[in-house]
Amino acid sequence: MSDPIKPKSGKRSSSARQSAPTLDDVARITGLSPITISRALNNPKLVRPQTIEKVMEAVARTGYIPNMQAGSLASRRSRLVAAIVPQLTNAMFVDTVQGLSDQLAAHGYQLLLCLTGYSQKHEEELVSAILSRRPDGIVLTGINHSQELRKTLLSAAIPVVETWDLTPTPIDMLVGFSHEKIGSRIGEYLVGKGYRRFGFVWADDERAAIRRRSILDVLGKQGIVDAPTALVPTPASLQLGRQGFAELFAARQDFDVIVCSSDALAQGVITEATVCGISIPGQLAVMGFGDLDFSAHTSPAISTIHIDKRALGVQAADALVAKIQGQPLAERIIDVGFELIERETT
Amino acid sequence: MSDPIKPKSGKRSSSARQSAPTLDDVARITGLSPITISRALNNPKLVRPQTIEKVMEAVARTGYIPNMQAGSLASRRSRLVAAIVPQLTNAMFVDTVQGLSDQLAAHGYQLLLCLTGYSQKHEEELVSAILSRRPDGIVLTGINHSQELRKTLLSAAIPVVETWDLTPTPIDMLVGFSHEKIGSRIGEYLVGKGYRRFGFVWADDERAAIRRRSILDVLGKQGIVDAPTALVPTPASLQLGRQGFAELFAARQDFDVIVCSSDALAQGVITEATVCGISIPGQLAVMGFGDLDFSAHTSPAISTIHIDKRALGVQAADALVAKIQGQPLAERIIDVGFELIERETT
DNA sequence: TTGTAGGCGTTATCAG
DNA sequence: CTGATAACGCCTACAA
Repeated sequence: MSDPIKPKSGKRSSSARQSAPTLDDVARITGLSPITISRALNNPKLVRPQTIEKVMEAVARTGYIPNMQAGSLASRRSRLVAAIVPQLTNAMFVDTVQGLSDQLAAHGYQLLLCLTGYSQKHEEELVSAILSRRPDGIVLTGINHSQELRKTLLSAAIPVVETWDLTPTPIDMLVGFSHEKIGSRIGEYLVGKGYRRFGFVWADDERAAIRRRSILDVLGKQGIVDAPTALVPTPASLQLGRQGFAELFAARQDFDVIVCSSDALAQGVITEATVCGISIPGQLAVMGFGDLDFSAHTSPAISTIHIDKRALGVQAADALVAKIQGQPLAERIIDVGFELIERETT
Repeated sequence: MSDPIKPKSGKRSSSARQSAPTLDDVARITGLSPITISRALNNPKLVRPQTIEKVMEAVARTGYIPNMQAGSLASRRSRLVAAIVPQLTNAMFVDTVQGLSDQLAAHGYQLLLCLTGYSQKHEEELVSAILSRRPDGIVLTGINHSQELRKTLLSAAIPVVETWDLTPTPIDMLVGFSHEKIGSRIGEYLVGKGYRRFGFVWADDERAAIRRRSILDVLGKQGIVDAPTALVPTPASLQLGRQGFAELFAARQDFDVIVCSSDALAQGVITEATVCGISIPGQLAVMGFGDLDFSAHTSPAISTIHIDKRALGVQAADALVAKIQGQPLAERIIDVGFELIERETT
């Protein structure tokens, strides 16, 4: 009645090729208005059960699939959360991403996953690309972001969770743990066990560097200043652990402990040392980090730092969703902590 | 001039709180029309360099960030690709997802990642949720999808790539490899090496089951019919490998080869066997699958099936992007093949 | 090279 | 409980 040209076909032509059915199509079929269809689908409480039924039937019959782009545009909610992670091939992050994804899904959000390969410049470009999708929230890995990025994020006024590190001044929210404390703990633990001749097999990664510095601080106080390091690229792997240890061992044979920035490296160190006829922990101790899925079950089992990596992702999701939904936030900064687990290699 | 009510403020009120700047804002500032801004940003070839410069400056000054939801709605292109993967904690899929993400990014697409936890019902729901975002393409893991799902996907007329398996009748495109052939190859190889008393440590996973059946077929032809299996849940892990072997070994001690559905399990079998004082490969051979990052570097190194998991993701991305951009597709079905790698455990 | 008109499919707002 | 109207921010098609 409102369309003077094609009274029978509604707003769009119903001829020729059929594009995907829209809300209007369902409305026309049911004789209801589009907004009622929308409500039946998104806010059923506001609609009479009988009407809902009619709508559902028409939806099923037409194969109607809502267009969230249009919906998001109108409602300014995307139900999308973006996560920026250095790399997936690094076993460290996988559990967190899995936890994040699972928990977001439980809340009805989906995950846009972006991998930076540890490049900060890349991260900046990514965030621009991401923001153009108007996600409801963003998860960042680490706390060192360019000033540019902080500004962009702040002016976008979008909920942000930084992860995998700790700082009193996050951009917005934070779910992480202290690499400094972990370093101190490792240092004190190993010194306490009587180890004095340290070697490091260490990934070239910012956060790992903090842990190492912190260990060295402890060692320094004990007068231990000579602690050679074999630096390896990310992602850490068994192979790199072997190489790292071989490198250290070629230069010097009297280590009594090798500290590794990841359990994968520790596994490699153990392998290489064993191949060289060194018994562990008899002649050499090995300390890992991350408590990866194998660490408790290798032989010997790896002493390490346990972090609840999955919980980290889950809590990041919870914090984000709470903020998105305007719930009063319990805490802006969540320290998930860590635990030193003594197993057989120390 | 076209707005009789607020001639000076353009279409939207410019008062009070400032929402994010839009194309119209940039247009107003530069004195150009919105469409010119759009072109300067998305199709610079069509715009005079001088104009582009003016636009860029205004964009920088206002902090304008395009709204892809609006853009996608109008253009019917989302530059989004969705991938459905069973789980990330399964090391098998990580490389593929990484390759997929990297290659999509290289083409200007972003990745919506969905994890099903191996549930087919879940997959169906997921696809509906995914389609409502109008992705330009979808990547599926495996080839066994409900009829419902196939129908939905086909009627959505969206490019689809199935992966990690092979079939002559994919929904649309396929990048994978043959689990049957791999099974035969493993069986023939091990029989050829003279092994006769087989044990299996096997993940409870559909595709793994196909490989096992195929191995058993080969064994059957050799008159080998008794081959006990320890079934373990996914994701496979070193721990489960140990458990699986312990279970087999408790029932019977005369195996000469243990075949595993994943290198992680193989590593566990090796560990447990070694702990039990069994020498590998002297007394017992072990065969893995997947050629994970550690497999070549353990001691002994694991004989396994190599699949270029990253390339699988990269090629899936390429196939999808090619189809999205309307390029004539070289092949609908890509078999990335596999390679049996003989190392030290067999 | 730039601009005009109209629409993409949905939801907010206000009215009944 | 249901509906009319007007955005949401951008792009396609066509025109100048």
